[in-house]
Amino acid sequence: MTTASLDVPRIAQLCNALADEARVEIVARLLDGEKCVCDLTDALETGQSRLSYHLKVLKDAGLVTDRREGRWSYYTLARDAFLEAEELLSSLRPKATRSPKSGCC
Amino acid sequence: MTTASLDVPRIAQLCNALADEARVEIVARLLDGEKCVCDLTDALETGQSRLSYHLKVLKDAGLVTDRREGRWSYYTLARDAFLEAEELLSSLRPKATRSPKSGCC
DNA sequence: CTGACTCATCAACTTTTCTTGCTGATAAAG
DNA sequence: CTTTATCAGCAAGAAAAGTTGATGAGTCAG
Repeated sequence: MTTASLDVPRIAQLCNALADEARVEIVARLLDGEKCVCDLTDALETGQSRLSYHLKVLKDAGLVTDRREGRWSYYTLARDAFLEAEELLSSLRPKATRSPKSGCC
Repeated sequence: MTTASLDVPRIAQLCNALADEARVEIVARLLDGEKCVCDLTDALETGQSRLSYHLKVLKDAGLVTDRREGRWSYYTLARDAFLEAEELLSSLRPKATRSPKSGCC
């Protein structure tokens, strides 16, 4: 472990942002690049308000960034946050299978 | 991508299981091997009922397995599930930073 | 058998999250 | 200026998740 390890609140926050299918869908749609909200509304066949809410959750967790251009808002995946998530998750990975060897309580 | 890619419901399920700090704490405690419920109750200073609930969530997601021995229940991290999680998460990682190049709506 | 102990599960309750319709800000086009 | 479009944010209700205390099943020792 070099830098980050077992940042419990951050792990929970990142996972929480990806704990809803709607949001994972959004991320999936953003995989092939930046999209505006109306694109996503069409693609996911959902209400604009609902989408806006989930985008906010993702944004608060740092997983996406937004950009205004005219009347459109463009959303992009934040690569760093995903790398961070992978790192944090790997810090939770058990080393190897353990033999039952404990005396308890 | 070899096998698994973009299993949206499964990603949401795994992330959901790790979306609560209490559960991440549990995982952290299990990192150095199998523990019985009473160990965890002591370590996390929480009610047994609450702990049991969170263990069930982790178990339902496949992240831990349990084993009965006498009156004790031992919980262990399920290595496979964590590897699966890492794989799924990496399937969401954006390739590279994208240039704004879209015509919208 | 009795009593002490571990633990899962249940029901009731509180808290949080999600959804939906609506409003208003901003921007462009006519 | 008026209209139309995109989008964020609010408020209210519905739904889901989490907490707590109690109950009971199973285990073991005396």
